[in-house]
Amino acid sequence: MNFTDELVQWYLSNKRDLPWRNTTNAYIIWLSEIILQQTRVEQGLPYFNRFLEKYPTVTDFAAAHEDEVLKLWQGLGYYSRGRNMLKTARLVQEQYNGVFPTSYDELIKLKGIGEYTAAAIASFSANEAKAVVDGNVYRVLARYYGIFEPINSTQGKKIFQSAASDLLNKQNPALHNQTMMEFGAMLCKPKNPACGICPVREGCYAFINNATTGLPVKLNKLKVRERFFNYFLVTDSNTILMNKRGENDIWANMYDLPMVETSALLSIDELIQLPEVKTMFGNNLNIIEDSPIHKHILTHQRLFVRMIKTDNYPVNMNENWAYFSVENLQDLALPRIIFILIKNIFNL
DNA sequence: AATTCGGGGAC
DNA sequence: GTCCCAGAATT
Repeated sequence: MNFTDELVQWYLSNKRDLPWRNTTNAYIIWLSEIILQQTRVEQGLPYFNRFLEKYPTVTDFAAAHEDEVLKLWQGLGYYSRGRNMLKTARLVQEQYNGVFPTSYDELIKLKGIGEYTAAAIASFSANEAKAVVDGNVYRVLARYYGIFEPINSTQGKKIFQSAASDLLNKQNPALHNQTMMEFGAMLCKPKNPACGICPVREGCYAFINNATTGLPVKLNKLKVRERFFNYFLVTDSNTILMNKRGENDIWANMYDLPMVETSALLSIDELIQLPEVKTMFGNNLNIIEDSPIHKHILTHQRLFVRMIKTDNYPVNMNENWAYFSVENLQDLALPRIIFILIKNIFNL
């Protein structure tokens, strides 16, 4: 048997039973693929179930409000996925009469759908002959064929896309694509791949040359920025002052608290002398409580977050601020760190 | 071509 | 701590 036939045999007897594999409904497959972008199956699965229950069809999704979608997305990260899903659902409802497209060329035009996701939906829903190239496929191809071009360079992406397309089984693209990804996820793992039980190791460059650790090659140019968020908790235990974030920064359109960002970690005394703080609260800020600094790690940012409780009320209201009753907090989409900071206070 | 979008789990 | 996950959009 050749390389891919061996992998298909492995797949048929080792695959996980995942709900989105039991359908050709393009809407359901779209839902799963967006949720699984840069997200492990175990983390995305409960979100997939909740979204499908709440929005059984794309028509239901299109009728949702953005705040509601973001709330359902809370905790999953990369929140633009949720906002783009709503845009796409509404466009499909309007332009496609609620029938989700299944062709690669139509899918690739939609917000939140790139080359990988278009190929995935087209192949899984309609068996269109497009090869998926995700992190798993990069790894399997790099190791088996000994491809050393970096997977995140422009040249590398072309080479891997081309190799994947050449390898694609055009008789059954869906089965082929599922196989490549499942094999990468379950056996040809990033660390400690299970070469001992690998059905194709005899032909694998990386196994033969003991090179699995170094493949695939990836250029690492990750810059991490440090930021210091000083939040103010303004509450009478029945209401709380919340801030709706803007479009540009992290956590777009989600809710946090009134805040002053500083370029360094300041003492509480230094902080209350800042002009921004004085503008918000006047000259006499009364501090009830100053939380420990919470370190929150994102992909490109390290956040140092503190929460200061005060019994003052702002002397100037920001247009993005509003008081919410504490019962309504459960309806707001909160970034993970904000949720952690206030959940014990209000028994969320 | 480079950067920026989260959060969690494995090591 | 590091790496990476069924990547895409923006600059």
